[in-house]
Amino acid sequence: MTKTPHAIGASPTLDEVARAAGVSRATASRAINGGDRVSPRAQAAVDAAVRSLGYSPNRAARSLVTRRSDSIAVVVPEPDERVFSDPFFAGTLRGVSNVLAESDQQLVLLLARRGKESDRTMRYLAGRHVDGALIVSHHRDDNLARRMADIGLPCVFGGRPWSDGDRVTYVDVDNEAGGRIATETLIARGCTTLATIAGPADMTAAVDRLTGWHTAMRAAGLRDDRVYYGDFTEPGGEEAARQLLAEHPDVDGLVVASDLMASGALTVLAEQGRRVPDDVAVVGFDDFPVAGRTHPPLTTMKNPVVDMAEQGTRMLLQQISGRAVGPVRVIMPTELIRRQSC
Amino acid sequence: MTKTPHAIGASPTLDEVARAAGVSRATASRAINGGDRVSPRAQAAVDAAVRSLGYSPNRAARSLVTRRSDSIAVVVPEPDERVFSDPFFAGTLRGVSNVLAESDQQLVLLLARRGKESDRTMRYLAGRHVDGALIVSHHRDDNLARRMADIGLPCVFGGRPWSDGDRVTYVDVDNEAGGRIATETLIARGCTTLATIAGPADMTAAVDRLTGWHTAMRAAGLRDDRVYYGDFTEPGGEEAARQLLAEHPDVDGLVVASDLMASGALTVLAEQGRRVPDDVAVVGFDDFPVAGRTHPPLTTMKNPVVDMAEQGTRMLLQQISGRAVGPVRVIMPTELIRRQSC
DNA sequence: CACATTCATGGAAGCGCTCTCACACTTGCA
DNA sequence: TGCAAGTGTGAGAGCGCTTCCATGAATGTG
Repeated sequence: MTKTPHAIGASPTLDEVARAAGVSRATASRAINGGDRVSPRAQAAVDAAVRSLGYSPNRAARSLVTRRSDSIAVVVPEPDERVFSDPFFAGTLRGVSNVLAESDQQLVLLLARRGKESDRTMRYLAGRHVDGALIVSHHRDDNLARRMADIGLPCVFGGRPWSDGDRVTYVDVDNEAGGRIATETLIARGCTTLATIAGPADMTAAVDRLTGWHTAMRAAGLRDDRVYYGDFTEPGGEEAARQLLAEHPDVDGLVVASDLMASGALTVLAEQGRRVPDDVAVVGFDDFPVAGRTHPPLTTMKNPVVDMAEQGTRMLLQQISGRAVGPVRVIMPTELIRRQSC
Repeated sequence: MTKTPHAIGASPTLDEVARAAGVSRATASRAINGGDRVSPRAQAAVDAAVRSLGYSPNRAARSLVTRRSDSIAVVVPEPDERVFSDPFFAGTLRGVSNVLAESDQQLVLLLARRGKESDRTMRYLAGRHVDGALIVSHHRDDNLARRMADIGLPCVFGGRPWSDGDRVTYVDVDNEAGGRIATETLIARGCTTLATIAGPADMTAAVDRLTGWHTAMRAAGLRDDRVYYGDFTEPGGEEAARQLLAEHPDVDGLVVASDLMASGALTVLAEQGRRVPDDVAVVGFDDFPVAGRTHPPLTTMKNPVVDMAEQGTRMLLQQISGRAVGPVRVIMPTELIRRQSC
């Protein structure tokens, strides 16, 4: 007896595959990993053995020698309730998962909270237990971009980080253009008394959209000081809309920085008897499913969340494989989706 | 020179820690893993070395010998759009993450879709690349419970699986009692013409809640055939409510199987000029944030999603460590949350 | 025909860790 | 004092895999 066969239930090893195929472990390994320098004969034998034994390489063993983990982390620093039920987060997960599935990598989800847990996360990343990280940071970060750059782990930010945006790779939607186009659309419609409900001032997406608004308003020579803030949620949008209508009952056009807030605003407008779009035209942002279900259906700017995540993940994989040069940023275009609110 | 020191940037190894502490690798390993059979002196030396070197064990190497991966999978078979933006999913992730953080395990997210990807997932699980799996299956499964039992991987279902519920461990909320209590609450209030908007008939949670409704209605000697179906979403609730009110304008009490659907139903009731709770009393299910924001705020049954996920994860960890005996099921209690809709 | 080059192959090293085992030393008890 | 039991320690094996290197066969070149 040369060697004890594996216990029933345990996974077969490369050694067993090699023996079954009548080749050496080295050849079996080569055949499994791309088949470089392997004769067609040997390749076929190994393939057959893999199939018949149901072989699946031991990731730990492979990882130990290749020094890759074949898994990437999706990091969500300080997630609050909102992040979770946010379609943004959901879409991101979907996009990442889509791309990773093709390349047989694993998705490790890292949810950190301020303080201790955040340190734990950074240590984990610094320990290189993953090959790279996709950071989904919505909020003012704790110099996250810098800390990641220091660690030197391949990493892509989803959405422009607050600071050190030039030191890291990130993918974002063109929020500024989006804000501008939304505003221009209302102006083109003939609205003259515009207001905006912006997102939280500690999120870059919100800031950029607001910048777009200011740009368009100034370019048109209109007053751009009717700015209200919400927290990207529906009730937040309601509240902002109430205050806005109380202070500026003459408003006839409204740029809202998210569909959820726009949905809340539409509720308030309906309550107060304003017809949309005849009395007040409204443009939202995101084009999430809710936009099709409001009354009236919402004209909005498309936020290609899944595409963005897919793109970001591909960039991350490139960085990991060393094919990337320096920090790059990709800004995805946005697009006006016409429905009935404007 | 005894051995090449590590390149700058690379993580220190156990060997270096041992040398720095002046002990053997074996002792260093023991000190790091619980400190069994280690003198206080040696322990202190190792601790200091770990700190000063910033040592973090190589998971792959450890995994290779212990045959554990120290990571568990959260499996979402055939996720549709809904699953993602569902607070249920979000809460589950939070709960799992909470518990895993304490035990230094990783959360691997596995999103499968029907067909090929589902096979890939099963192969991954069968390959024992994770120590266990938490299955979040909302829908009629493809004999998932049986397939998991066959694989023999430690596994816990979040929510009662469709079939083979006696062969697997699962944690669920007491949906049946919830449906019953909700119904009884309306009856106690004096409602006599009750209807329900149930969830999709291919989800156990929906079926169980409906069963509770039937039980309570029959016990009270009331007609229990006014049953409408929605898909757990807000527009689904609206639609069901419209049909319901058209066919039974005399209804005075409404049990709705989810807060989201209840929110839609409230919108329709308001549209049609019914006062809530005076004309029609409404009880929802879930106690998700939306319940506090409806008009009027929704009386509902609490669905302790995060607790459930935490509990399920703990059960999974027990199973992994071999401390669990056979399939168990834990049914978490639900509870009436009184607001203004009933 | 002699020699260089390419190609497929297997032997063997070694990734970083845990854990068994043997050993030396301390302690307890008769 | 003698011996058993207990305690802390280090040497070394080995987890399953990739990869370097030597080898021999096949092919090309002068």
